[in-house]
Amino acid sequence: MRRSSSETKALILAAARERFAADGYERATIRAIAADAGIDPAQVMRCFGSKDRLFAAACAVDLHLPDLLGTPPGEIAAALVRHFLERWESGETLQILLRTGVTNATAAERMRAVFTTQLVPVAAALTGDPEGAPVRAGLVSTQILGMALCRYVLAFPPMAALTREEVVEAIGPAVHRHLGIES
Amino acid sequence: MRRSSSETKALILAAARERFAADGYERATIRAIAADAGIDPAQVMRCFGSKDRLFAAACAVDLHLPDLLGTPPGEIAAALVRHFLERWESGETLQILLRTGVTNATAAERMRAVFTTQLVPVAAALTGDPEGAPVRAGLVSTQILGMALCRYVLAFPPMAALTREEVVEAIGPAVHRHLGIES
DNA sequence: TTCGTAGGCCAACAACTGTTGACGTTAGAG
DNA sequence: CTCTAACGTCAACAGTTGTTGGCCTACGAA
Repeated sequence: MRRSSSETKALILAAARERFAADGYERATIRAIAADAGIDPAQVMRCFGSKDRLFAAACAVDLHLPDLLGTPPGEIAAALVRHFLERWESGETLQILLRTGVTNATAAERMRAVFTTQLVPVAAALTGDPEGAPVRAGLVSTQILGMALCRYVLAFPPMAALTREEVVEAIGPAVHRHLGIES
Repeated sequence: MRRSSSETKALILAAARERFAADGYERATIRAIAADAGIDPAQVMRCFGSKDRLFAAACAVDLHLPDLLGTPPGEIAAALVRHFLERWESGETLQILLRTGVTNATAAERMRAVFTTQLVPVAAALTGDPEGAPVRAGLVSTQILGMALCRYVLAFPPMAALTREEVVEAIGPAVHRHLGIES
């Protein structure tokens, strides 16, 4: 059987994302990823060059933050939390960064980049306070990443048991306050 | 040179805590830990049996939560945040769990145990609401662990740049609200 | 002193890792 | 058809890992 190069790459990338998200960088071996994709380990090397480069490709993350400028100020925080919960539960893209960013320097750098280029600008636009935006975006991150950590990664029972809307009600006000939107 | 068995164990344990906290479970090799302690790798095995058992020993964590029952209700949250910041910056004991708990099942289980046995009871005592205590303690964890993650592990620049008291001011109100203390 | 117990060190094992090179094999261009 | 370039597979490499057994040596009991 024969595939196009891009097809193979996509196949490998999907398996890699799953493995990296589930096991972290070190325990996700190239052999395991290749086995999941039904492909020879050597093929992975030919397509991506090295494990580092494969990982860098698997780390490409877009938060897909919705346009919240039209949202009523009082509902922005809830919408934000809801968006992240959906993104988190729908796929493993976000889980990669959290699982690997804690021990892998490349992933940590990538997370800082996502924060700076995707989250800070949104906070600046929403608050109309460019100067305070980095801190506000950072505080929002602490609350949202903290919830993801406790709920999905560490699986603290009380947090894992909450429904999605209960989570929105629980941390929405904190996020709202961190954003500091004038109403 | 000759040491008592307990002295050697303590020496190894200190080096192991440092390595596990800095590198996570997989990248902290027994050889590296032994080298840090100035001891032969085989000695580590003789003292602790296996890497898993050494790790389990290194994971023993006591939050040393202060007695907050006498504290005015309005200052409890700030005192709690301040306590965790101090614990975090003073040593590597807490960093072990966060760095390893994300990829290592044993460490994650340990974190859940610490949460259940040390944090939930305090929340129950402070709020006088035994039924809602697990959720309240969980919400507090999301905010405090989230801050630790962004500030110390991922090193988001805006969060790492804050002074300790600025952090207390920033997330204290959120923690206060999560605790839900009647005042 | 003599001797046994226990700490310390060395060398080696088997398993696994990322990575490489050589050798089929197949599709499409000429 | 023929030929070539790219995909796919196999086997092996060098390095690292946790782990083990044997040997040496120092200390305390006899």
